[in-house]
Amino acid sequence: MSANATRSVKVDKVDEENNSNTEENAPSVSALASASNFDSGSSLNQGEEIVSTREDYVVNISSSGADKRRKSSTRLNNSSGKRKVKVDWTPELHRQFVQAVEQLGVDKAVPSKILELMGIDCLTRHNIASHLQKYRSHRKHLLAREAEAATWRRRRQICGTTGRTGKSDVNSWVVPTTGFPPVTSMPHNRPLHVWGHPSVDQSLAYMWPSHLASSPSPAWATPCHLPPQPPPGDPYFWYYHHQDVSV
DNA sequence: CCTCGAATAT
DNA sequence: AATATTCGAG
Repeated sequence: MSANATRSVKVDKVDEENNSNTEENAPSVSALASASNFDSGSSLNQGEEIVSTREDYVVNISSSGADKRRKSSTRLNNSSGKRKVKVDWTPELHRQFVQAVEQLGVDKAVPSKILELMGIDCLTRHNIASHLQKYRSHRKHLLAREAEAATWRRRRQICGTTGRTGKSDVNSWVVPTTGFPPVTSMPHNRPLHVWGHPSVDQSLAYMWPSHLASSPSPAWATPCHLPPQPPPGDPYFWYYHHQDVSV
């Protein structure tokens, strides 16, 4: 008899030094991560660690993560050996990021400059670069959307067409030079608008008034000091994190 | 060698 | 989806 089938057993090799997590876990972080669990343990995390920018708390929720980190020779070990954790871009942090980008100019903003302007020692250039990439991506989409909408509006004005907004497929990498691009998508779904550009899209106009330079938050002076982030409870926390507290 | 940007991976 | 990591060009 031949041998049976394949054995895809994956061996988790956990080499590298083990970090000693003697510190107490931060319940707040885990709570944040698992805000509300509808189904029991479905897709909570893929073995990633979450860190709160406010501190170097590391929460290891899943131990099935292949922990592999290379130690560069000239690399300072972060206080308490914090390994590589995903940076949690809190709204506050994002705000600082956006401000830095705006200050530098959207076109001139480079990770290193942004990093300096933000003054967050906890972040690395790569962190900024990654976030910046996403930021640009989102902004591009928003601008494109706006432009397309404007175009359609013009066409509608000129043609007075009823604008059949039937939902059609979008194989339109081709620009709507002619014809009517059907409301591509996004029927009534509003994605996180945290990415927006204050100059474009009214939904994003809520950003900072402008003279917020003297923000009462000394957090800018300190590297990793973010005000306590209360449990959002509602997802809208992300949608409207501006200072507009009044209803 | 370092930085940036895009692509790719987790 | 959000970040991290990798890859190639300056």
